[in-house]
Amino acid sequence: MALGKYEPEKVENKWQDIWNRERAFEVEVDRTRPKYYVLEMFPYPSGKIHMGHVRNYSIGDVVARYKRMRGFNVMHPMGWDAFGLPAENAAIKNNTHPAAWTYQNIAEMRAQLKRMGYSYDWRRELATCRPEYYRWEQLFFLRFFEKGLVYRKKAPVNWCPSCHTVLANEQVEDGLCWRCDSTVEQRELAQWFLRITDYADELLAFLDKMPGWPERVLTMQRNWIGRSVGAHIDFPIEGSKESITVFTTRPDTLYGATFMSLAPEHPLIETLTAGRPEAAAVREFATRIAGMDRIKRAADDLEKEGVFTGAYCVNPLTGARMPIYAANFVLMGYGTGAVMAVPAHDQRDFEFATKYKLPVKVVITPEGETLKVEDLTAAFTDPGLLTDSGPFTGTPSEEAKAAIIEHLVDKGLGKKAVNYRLRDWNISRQRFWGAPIPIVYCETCGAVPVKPEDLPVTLPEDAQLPADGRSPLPGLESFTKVACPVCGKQARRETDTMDTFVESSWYFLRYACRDKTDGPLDAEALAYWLPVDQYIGGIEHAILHLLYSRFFVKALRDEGWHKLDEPFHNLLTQGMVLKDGTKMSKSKGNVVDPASMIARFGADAVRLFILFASPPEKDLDWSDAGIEGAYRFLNRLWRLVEEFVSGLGPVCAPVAPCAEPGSLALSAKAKELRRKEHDTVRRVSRDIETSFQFNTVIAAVMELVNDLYLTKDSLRETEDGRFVLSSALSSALCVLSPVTPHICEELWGALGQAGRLVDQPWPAHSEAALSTDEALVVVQVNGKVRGRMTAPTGASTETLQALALAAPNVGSHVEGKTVVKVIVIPDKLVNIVVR
RNA sequence: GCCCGGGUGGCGGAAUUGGUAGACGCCAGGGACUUAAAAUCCCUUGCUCCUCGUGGGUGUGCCGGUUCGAGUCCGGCCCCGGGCACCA
Repeated sequence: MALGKYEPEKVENKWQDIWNRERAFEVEVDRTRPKYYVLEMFPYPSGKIHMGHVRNYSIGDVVARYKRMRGFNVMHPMGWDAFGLPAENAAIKNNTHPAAWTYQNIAEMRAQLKRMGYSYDWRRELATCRPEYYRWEQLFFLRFFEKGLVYRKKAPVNWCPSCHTVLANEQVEDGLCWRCDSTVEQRELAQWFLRITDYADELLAFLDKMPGWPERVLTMQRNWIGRSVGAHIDFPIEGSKESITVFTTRPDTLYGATFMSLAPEHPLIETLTAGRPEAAAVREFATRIAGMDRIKRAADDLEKEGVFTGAYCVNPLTGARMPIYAANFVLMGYGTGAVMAVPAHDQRDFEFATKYKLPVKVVITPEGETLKVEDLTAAFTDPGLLTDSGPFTGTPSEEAKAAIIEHLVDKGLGKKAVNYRLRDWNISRQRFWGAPIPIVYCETCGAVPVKPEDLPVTLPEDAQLPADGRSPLPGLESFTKVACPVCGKQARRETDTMDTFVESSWYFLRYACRDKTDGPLDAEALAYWLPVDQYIGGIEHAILHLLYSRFFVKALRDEGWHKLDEPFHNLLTQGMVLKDGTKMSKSKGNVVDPASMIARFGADAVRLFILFASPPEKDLDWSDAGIEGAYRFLNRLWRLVEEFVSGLGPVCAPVAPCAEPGSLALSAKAKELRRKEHDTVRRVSRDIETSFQFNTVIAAVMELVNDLYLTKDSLRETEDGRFVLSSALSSALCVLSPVTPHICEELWGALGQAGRLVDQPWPAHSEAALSTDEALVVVQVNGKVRGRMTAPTGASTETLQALALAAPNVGSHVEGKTVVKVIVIPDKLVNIVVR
């Protein structure tokens, strides 16, 4: 049989058709088999797939195909994160509807993914913009509303003037919109929030039980949640019944609090200054600071600045009068927006006190030292012993924290408190192309939830999008005019839609429930398939998507939808695909289009290169020479099989991977190739299993192929040689098949092997086949390599020592010196130490 | 500033528990085949010195340490990437 020329497109189309026809990757719940859920982050359907997708999905596909061969019931789904702003912009530009643009892109990208030969169960495909999907999200919203997990409040929110919408805190990076890099403004708006902070403790605690996630991501989530333990302490305001509550992590320094700093936005500022001569200056200051943009206000070189309000409060323990300041460095969004200032032990307070000549009082000293106020050049922030602190003087500061809180509790002046950096998740978006929030505003009944039986609230399909980018929904009477679900009077529908991160917070659950049409989730299917065993995606979602999803899963669990605590057991964050050392971008003109590479070299070569060039976690620099090398290797493999089947065909029946030779006696050369074959299987299995190091997996197979080239001409002469050649070739195809499935499947068939390669079990190497009669032993003198020798495997220390001393080139380094000692590592190394 | 990663040939990258540094690929050079070229197959390839060998020296960011032996372990630096950052 002649194979002819390697034509990737032909081979790849053929096998994709066959897998499709034979439903090779469609799976169902099967409790008799262990399951494995491999998931890659689903793409936004922007038009075409890019190299980042190719990398992400190729990694996932190797895992899926490998686990399949290992006997797992593998679920490997794909879908579309289909709501989002680009669809609106494109619709405006092309005078079409976002849905039309989105569905067209999905069709194009689906075809591209199919062209890559990924082993998806396409029946599970979903698009989040379909009412069949988002209707369930609206149902979740109603349940959360009922429970109080979603609420509406007027709050200062992040506004992107270019996207015409608000953003969650997680979506603001350095004061800029994560999507368009515009400077984010602060606006006061009524918005819907999800109480993610209710889960802050659990979200944090579970991070310690997630060894399958990269440490980096865990750290980023810990930082983002930002739990700190301290106290709320009340400071009575002089001449008022009210008091100011502060949050502090340093209750031990309370005796040193000498003034009070409030955020310029603090609600008490107005009342404190009312009728005072300072009022005008304070208002002017507060307005100026509040009006500053985020970046400027957060800059590290921003000078501390403040104004005296004219009012005083009282230190609850010392009774000292503390002037109340409005200060630019105090944030309304953290703690209570009020800070007890302890200038001796907080650097910011120290700088502020120095600038405004406020009193400084030392209350903590390093052990065995005294600290004088006049000697301080910076705040002393380390732990130490309390001084000048009434009954607590002499107590170690760490102990004093609890003791002082206890004291405050007794007197009703404060309590222990935990504070988080994490804020509730603002999910309202003033956009059109998103899931409508199922709420109706009635003049008499207020914000009323839509009745569950009236779901879904669907997006109008005939909406014309205004050219200025604003949502058309508020102006669409057909959408907004609705009867109040409670009183029936005319009311107005909510026109905000949900953040698209809500859709991506549960899509991985829905994949497992594709048959469920009368509800969002099928608890039994979830119990079998979830959690996701291996999740793969970009590090850019370390906080956003990965934190929201964790929260959403917990919230759904507590609503009784399933019993899962965490959605993603193992997480792999793959690196970026670069070109010439930088991110690919249209403006730099360095974009490599996967489609053109597939057309030139085929999907297998693209998969091979992208997996070979770098380990998955690292960034990968696209190289045109590299992909040619990958293509060259596939041709080399092809020709090897071609030569094998045309030259040895009649005399050599196909042999299974890692076949046992039985009574067949193997020559030394045949044994050597067999050893290489088994070692390759061993290395490939280990590298996939322990670390997904596909680059070394491929290198190992390349080595085996190189060896096959070097030995084939002599081994083909004998029966044992042909046997070993056939086995080795089968093994090579078998273990390479998750990486380049099409060519391997074709060559497997060409060898005359029965069945589909895709259904083969993963080969198992035999330890016996790895053993050798002779070992290469390195001879060192004083740690430097001076020679190499072969010695019988298992040779004794004495034998190796003698052989080493007699080895060529060793004598001259030992001659005239005293051998002090000899270190022998059996079968490996002899180190002769001389003086 | 704090917290994570990471520094290995011309390049991408390998190196189980400390045991031959540079696997595999790219690039480059040489040979075979060919009328020729392409393709292919084979070989060489860290740097350096010489007497060209089974040779010597040197080499994994820098300095030091532990060890018979360090890319790997320890201490101290330098550089690069990422995250967080007036968070009270």
